[in-house]
Amino acid sequence: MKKIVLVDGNSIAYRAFFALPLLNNQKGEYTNAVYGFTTMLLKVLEMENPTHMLVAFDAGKETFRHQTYAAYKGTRQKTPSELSGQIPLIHDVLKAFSIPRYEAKSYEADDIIGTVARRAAKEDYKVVVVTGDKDLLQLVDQNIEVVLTKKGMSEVDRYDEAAIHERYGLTPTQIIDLKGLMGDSSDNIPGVPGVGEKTALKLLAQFEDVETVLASIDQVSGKKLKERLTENQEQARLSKKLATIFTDMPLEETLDAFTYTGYDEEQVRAVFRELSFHSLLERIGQGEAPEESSDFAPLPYEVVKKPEEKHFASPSALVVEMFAEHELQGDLIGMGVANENGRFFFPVDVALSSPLFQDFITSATVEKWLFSAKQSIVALEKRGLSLQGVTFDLQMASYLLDPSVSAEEVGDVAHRKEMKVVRSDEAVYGKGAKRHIPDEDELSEHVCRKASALYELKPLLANELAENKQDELFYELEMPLSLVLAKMECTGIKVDIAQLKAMGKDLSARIAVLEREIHAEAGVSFNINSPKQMGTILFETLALPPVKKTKTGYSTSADVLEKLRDAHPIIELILHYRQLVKLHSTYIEGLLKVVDATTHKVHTRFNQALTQTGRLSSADPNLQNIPIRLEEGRKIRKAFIASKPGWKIVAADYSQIELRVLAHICGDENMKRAFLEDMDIHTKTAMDVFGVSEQDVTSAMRRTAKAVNFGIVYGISDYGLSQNLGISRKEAKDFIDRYLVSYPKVKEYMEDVVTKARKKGYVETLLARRRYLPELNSRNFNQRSFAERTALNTPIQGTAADIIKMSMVQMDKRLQTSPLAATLLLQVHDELIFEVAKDDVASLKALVLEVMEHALPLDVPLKVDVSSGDSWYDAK
DNA sequence: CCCTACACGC
DNA sequence: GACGTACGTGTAGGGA
Repeated sequence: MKKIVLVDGNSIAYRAFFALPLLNNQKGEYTNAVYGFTTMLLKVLEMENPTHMLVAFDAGKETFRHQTYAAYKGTRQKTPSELSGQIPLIHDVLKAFSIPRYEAKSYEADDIIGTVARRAAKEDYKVVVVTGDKDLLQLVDQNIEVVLTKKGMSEVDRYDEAAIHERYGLTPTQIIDLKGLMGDSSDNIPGVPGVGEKTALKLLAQFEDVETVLASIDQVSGKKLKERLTENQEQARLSKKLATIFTDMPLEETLDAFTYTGYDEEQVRAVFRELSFHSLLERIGQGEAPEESSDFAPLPYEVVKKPEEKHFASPSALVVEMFAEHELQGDLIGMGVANENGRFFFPVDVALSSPLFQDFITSATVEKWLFSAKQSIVALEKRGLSLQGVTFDLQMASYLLDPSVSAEEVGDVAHRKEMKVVRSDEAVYGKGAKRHIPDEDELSEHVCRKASALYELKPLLANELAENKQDELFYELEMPLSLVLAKMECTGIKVDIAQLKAMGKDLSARIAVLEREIHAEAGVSFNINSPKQMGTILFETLALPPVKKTKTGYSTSADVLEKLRDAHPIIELILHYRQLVKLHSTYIEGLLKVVDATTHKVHTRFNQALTQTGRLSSADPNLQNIPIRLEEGRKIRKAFIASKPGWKIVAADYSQIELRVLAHICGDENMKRAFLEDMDIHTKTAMDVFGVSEQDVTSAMRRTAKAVNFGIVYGISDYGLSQNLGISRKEAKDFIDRYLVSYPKVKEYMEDVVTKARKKGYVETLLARRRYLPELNSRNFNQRSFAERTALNTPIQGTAADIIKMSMVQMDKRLQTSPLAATLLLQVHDELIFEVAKDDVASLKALVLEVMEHALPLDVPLKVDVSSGDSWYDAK
């Protein structure tokens, strides 16, 4: 049986555009409509398995309908440019799928579809029309079905004659009469004024079609309706005519011209790659994976047995290949170098035993370009080699150019630049249980391809940094910082294992007691760590009132439990249990797992190219979330001690750095004055928001004010604030409004920054760190609101990150040239942790204050609190 | 092996 | 008026 699928191109594109958020591909072109269109296409191909296929588009503006009725589609808004720009991309997709498209001057897509549908039906084809436009339902007959997309694009409704009758009580041809009576505002078809869908359906149920209705006006019930029908007879006839799809347009092609025999996977994959449709690439199957080396042009390289001068030209791209997730644990498995003389692979033993190679690594004057320099520095340091002369880090460059695209390996950057020369690590090494080191041929080629890509990509990204005016950020801040972080990671921080174990023992005992008590209260034994089981116990067995649901069941989160505190004694016990279990599993057991057994140190890894705001992150272990708020947890900090006898821990933290940055950026006089006079900012905010004097600020007011300040800094919404304070959203909004009245320039800044960001596409910090916010133009309220809050928040949080990073670089420099016996150990967003010889504590404190408070001069002073003690806990 | 829920910090 | 609401990392449970 022959089956033809007819797609209403414009309608589907239009629907997709409004159903999906504005996506873009790597080139910054919008692709949401293309994406939606393509997923629809794939679905249709899969479901219908057609022998013939055609996608129809509207051509030009004028159609024969305009000659009948000049105002046809007169009220329709101009197609947004974000959509019209995508139409050619949709054409590209169709071309790749080898699907014919059709457009004809002065006819609409509807007419093309109508004409082809009727002709095919006559020849006994099965016809399926795919559209978002209900008008096309009029085409349905025994051989013709219409598939209508629903709002979200993920679902469709399928109409045959029976389905139309069920939905409207009409035959397909009566759909035209329906339009004639009720009109269609989107096409500016008038219909009969005062007649909507309800009335029109009633009339048609009684009188069949428009002509019969008009001929029987006297039988119509309702005086007003009679009048309207009488007055608008001609308009009803015209409307019906306009709504009638033309099924007899001249068409030279025979149906054979629309034969569809399937698509060429390679072509489709190529266009998907072009459009960055990664999920769709996976969906159509891997086929010949794009990154298989057979796809690439051959790349000459040499496996070096005897290193020579020519292998080490300056500059060189250097790849220190490791087989590990973490730089501190894994084995080196090879070295790759690319430079003007070619590409070279060095087996590890060749490299490490060669004085020439060692000189290359340690020479500060031989320029080296790397991907994630810190990782290589740490790995080589562990083998006693001090990597010097690193002038470019490709990963860092990629991150600064656009922090939202994660580049985990050279191949990711190469791929973005359409440079198809390097395979992904996963393709070479495999993943999970199958991960392995390949034979030397494959390994050496992979490493050389990485080095080669690195060598070629460096100038491209260096250029982009310069164009963005991000050179200084890159060369003066992030590059030097990566060396400081490498040092910090290698140094590590000493942990008192005995102390941790003692705390663990105590916790285990108390957890066991709580566990028994909870089971006793519940009346049954269950796994308290399972939210699912706990939900059943609390809200079914004990029949407590459920407060909130998650998508898998009842929520048992702390804020829910807080609300149930008085309802049952078990709640208190559970909250306490959760607190202790968290401490035990994450902070005692978790930490003990990663402590070096011989040095008793933990070596966190700072990720310098990850967060969207410019902050660092810390992992294995994460030392940026060690408890502090509750005393119970804070005691964990007692286990972090200086690594040498007689040394102390010094902690220096910026006080209110984000709000100070905000005061500087927006220039609000009231806020600036608060900092210039060194007031307690939360009290000051409470005074302003509540309109009271300093002595009348209650602790509740201060708490509220603090939450509002917190909200400003983290860019939370009125809803978020209401959750934080346990108040209504209206009250929260009220607080924010009063806040903005007190600090008018903050309000101005909020509006300004969003407008500017919408225009430029990104926001930036004082040091030109960028974050792109394409969602500012989203029609999805949530996405747009989120982007707006981000636009306001990122320059604040990002600038604060810039400042503390500058402090770190400067502190490192000062410590190198000073006689102080002190080392920088950690950074926790607004805080630096050092260890220092006892006698140097005072001098270090003075130096830290001087450096941190003047790291970047603002219109308000930066304030730093410093303290010291035997442990991190005591430095408070 | 991946997802979800939860909880810790800033 | 609804919409689901900072950024990270780590642990445990639970279903494939």
